[in-house]
Amino acid sequence: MKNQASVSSTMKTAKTEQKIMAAAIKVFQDKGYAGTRTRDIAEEAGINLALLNYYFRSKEKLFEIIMLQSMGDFMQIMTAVINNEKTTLEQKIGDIIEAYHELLYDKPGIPIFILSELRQGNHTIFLKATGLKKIYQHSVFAKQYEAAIAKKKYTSRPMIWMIMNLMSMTIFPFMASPLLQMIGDMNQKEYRAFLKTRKPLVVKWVLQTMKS
Amino acid sequence: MKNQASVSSTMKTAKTEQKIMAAAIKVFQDKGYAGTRTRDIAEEAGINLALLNYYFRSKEKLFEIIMLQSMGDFMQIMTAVINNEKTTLEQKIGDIIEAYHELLYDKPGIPIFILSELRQGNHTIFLKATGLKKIYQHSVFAKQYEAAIAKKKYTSRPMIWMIMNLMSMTIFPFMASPLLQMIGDMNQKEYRAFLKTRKPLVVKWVLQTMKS
DNA sequence: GTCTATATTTAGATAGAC
DNA sequence: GTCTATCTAAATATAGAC
Repeated sequence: MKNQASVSSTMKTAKTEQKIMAAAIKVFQDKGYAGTRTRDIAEEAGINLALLNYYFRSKEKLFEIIMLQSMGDFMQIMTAVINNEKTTLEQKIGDIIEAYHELLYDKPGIPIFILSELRQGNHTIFLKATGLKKIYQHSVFAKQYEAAIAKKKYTSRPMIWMIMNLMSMTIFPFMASPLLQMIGDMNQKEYRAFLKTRKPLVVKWVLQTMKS
Repeated sequence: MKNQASVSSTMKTAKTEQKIMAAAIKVFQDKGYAGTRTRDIAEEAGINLALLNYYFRSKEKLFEIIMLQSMGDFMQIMTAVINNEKTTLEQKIGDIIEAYHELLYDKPGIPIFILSELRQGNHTIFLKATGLKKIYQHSVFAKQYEAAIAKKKYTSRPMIWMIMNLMSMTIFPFMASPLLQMIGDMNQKEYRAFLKTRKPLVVKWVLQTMKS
């Protein structure tokens, strides 16, 4: 009987905690840290404001958790693909682009969220981001890249050249979607279809930039 | 005597007003609307908080002015180059990339500022951005693009395809500079030199994407 | 764990002296 | 025009009942 109550209580806790976090992700990514009111998160989660502080103690603590998670979502895409022993360099490039499209299709607000908080000098995220360098430089991906360069398959340049082009062409169209929709005179549905059509070409273009 | 006093007073006004605006641009672009405290702007301008309200009446009014100006800086680059009767399509592409580099070298915070405020549903900027579509579609640039397509010089696609690649490869590296600096293991000076070296290649790459 | 009511802190805006 | 001091509104965080 005690166990059952305990379990039930635990489940309820987990569920509420998750509801708050889900709401926090949405609101923080939408409005940024400063623009978010804890009341909005509480309302979005369908709970009371006091309860939010009961679970997470403060806005800042909650934010750190969300920030790390968002950063994780973003980085995990690379790290998962990048060390796959079974794919070629070119396949990996395609896989990364595919994975970013998948993520950003659902959460287009993540890049601006991360980059604007990072620019404002957020500590938490800075530390997390620091790890990126090592992840890249010790990856299967890096080895394959070096090997391809050695074979003169691609122009000899540091890997950042390619990473930059890949990320630019993949991520920017999601970040700037309101602006680009206006310029291109498309509604949201049309725009998304357009990005989907464009996706395989991005892979091709990135490979082209490595050759010239 | 009255005139002299009047002139002196006017000059003083203009100077203070400019100081406040310069400070506002810096702080707003750095921290966004919600993250900015009017006290910070006042301090940055070296004046008192009350004076800010004396000149601009409210935070929101001041913000609108800054927002329109930032947006203007950003759009003007395109609009100036885009209707030049004396340059070819390819030269225009080079000129746009050059002009963005010039702007973003000084004010790398502009794109995130505009895009994050736009995403949050800012009214002022939305209206301003709406004009973009017409600017593009009635430009000399657009006519040259259509002509080149008609001559089968480039793959037949709406102009937004090219605009997107150009903006992505040019603007994103500035937006994501903190992140890309870490990945590429560069300090700020090295990173800037890198972007400068890369600039002519961006022109080439954009033209390539139009051919395949 | 969850709520209502309230205390506390922060930030925008104004009054009034100089 | 410019400042100091203050008012007011908004938002975070907590106390205490259920």
